[in-house]
Amino acid sequence: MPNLSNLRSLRRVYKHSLSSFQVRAQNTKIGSLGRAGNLKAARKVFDEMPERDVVSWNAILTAHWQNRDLEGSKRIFDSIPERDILSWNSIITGCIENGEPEQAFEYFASMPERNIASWNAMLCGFLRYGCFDKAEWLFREMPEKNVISYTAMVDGYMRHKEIRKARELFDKMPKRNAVSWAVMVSGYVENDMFDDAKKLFDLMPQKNLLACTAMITGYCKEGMVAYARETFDLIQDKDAVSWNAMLAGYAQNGHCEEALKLHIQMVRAGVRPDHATLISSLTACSSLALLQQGRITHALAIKTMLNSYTPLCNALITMYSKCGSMRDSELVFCGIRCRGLVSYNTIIGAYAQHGNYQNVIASFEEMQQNRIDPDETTFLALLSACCYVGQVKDSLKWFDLMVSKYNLTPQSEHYGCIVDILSRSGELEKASSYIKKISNKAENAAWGSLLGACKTHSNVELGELAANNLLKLDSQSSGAYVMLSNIYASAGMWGAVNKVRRLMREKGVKKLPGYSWLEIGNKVRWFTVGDASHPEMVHIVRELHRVTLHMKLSKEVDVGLELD
DNA sequence: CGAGAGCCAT
Repeated sequence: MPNLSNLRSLRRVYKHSLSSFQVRAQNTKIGSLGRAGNLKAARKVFDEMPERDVVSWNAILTAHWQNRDLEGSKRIFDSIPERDILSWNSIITGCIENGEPEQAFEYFASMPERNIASWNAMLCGFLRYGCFDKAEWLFREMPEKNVISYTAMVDGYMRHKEIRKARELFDKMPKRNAVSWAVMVSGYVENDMFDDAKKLFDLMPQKNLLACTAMITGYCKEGMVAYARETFDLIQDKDAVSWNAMLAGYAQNGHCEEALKLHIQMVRAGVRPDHATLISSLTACSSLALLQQGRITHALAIKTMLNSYTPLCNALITMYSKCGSMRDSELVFCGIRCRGLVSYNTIIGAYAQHGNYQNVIASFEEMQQNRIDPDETTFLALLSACCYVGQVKDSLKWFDLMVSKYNLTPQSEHYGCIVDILSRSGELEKASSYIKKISNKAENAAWGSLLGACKTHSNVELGELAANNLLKLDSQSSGAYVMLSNIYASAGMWGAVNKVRRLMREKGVKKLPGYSWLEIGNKVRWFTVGDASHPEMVHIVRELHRVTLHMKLSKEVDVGLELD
């Protein structure tokens, strides 16, 4: 026979657990709304709660800084009735995420007690903002360390190019997990130490998804796409990031059809393409100048609402520009809400490629009005614009501005551009004097521009110098031989021409014909020099004559085109 | 429960 008072207490317990269950459900809701970027909705749930626990307060606190409202978080923090360690940890992480590491440390220092997560959060904060001494100090002071503390520190060293220190600490770690190994492998890859990455990768007891992905990137950086594919095929459960790594590898190494195929295979495998997938596909479309495919990718971006993502817009601008549709590039550029440095660099580069110098300058000025400081890439785009339109004077002016006003250091690419500009305008001596400032990596292209210009401006002496230097770097460079023999030919030095031809035969150097292609309607047409296989060749030649005559009659342009 | 990681734009 149940007694009444027992029943009452049972009911009380039941009622209590029901309400705590409801509170917990609301807390979860605040958390997920906050993460989804809907601070307003999260706030509404919080405000309408009849009772709250400390978890509710922590959830709304986190929701605020996750949506870029750190000040809101601070106010909430101050009004929490009973703070726990997680409230402190959350406000610390919030400060770090929103660019206030000093503020984070103030909270950290005044905490009544800390757990390992507090120490780790602060450690990551210092590492992210490059406060290296403070991070090392904190790492020493930590009462206990776990695999996360060690891994974070190793990663921090790698990101700051302290590779030796990273390895030392990695070797000292009491325990390693999948992330620790991945951090080391990707650290080596990031720092162009492929051999070390490979060695470590081979040492791994179990090759995990993360490390394999890092290794794919490593192989692709070295141009070893086939090995990257082998590693890719090893992965059992491929996720979006690993697909993206392989796809990007193909696109960056010129295997663009393969990249686009992989995009389709990824979808078939049931993995959803994300922004990184679309960006790499767009890169592939740009290289192949596939406008239709590029438009399809643009449509996919709109469908998945990724078209408001600035990096994707920048990729779209490049794609449209390289596919010849500058109008679409402009449309995408105008649609970007927050135009940053990269967006301006991209549109300037696009105008440069199209030889629209006026818009290059206009975009540069607009950029300055928006208080965005140009960087090395901006000036490379400006210089390449000068190159396309033959602005010798302006190019030197930009070069000077870059150094004197913005304190930027010109790189090989900048000097290479100057060499190209001076070469094209016939200032061959000046051009060759700039080549000394160029690193081996870019030297090839610079000698190439000089050599080309020596042909146009009939300079045998410098042409020989350029060709010799080019052949020193690449003895199989067919272009160097052909160009040199052309220089001799136009100077009437037939003996020398024959000598070069003989040398070519002896060394087994073959000139592969260059070819190009363009997309008309839905078809890709490709063509090469001397190709007369087209069924409508007669009409094509007639039309070319008509166009050439038209250009010649127009006094403004001297195209230098000769048709027989 | 929390804190570390791999892919992507000029």
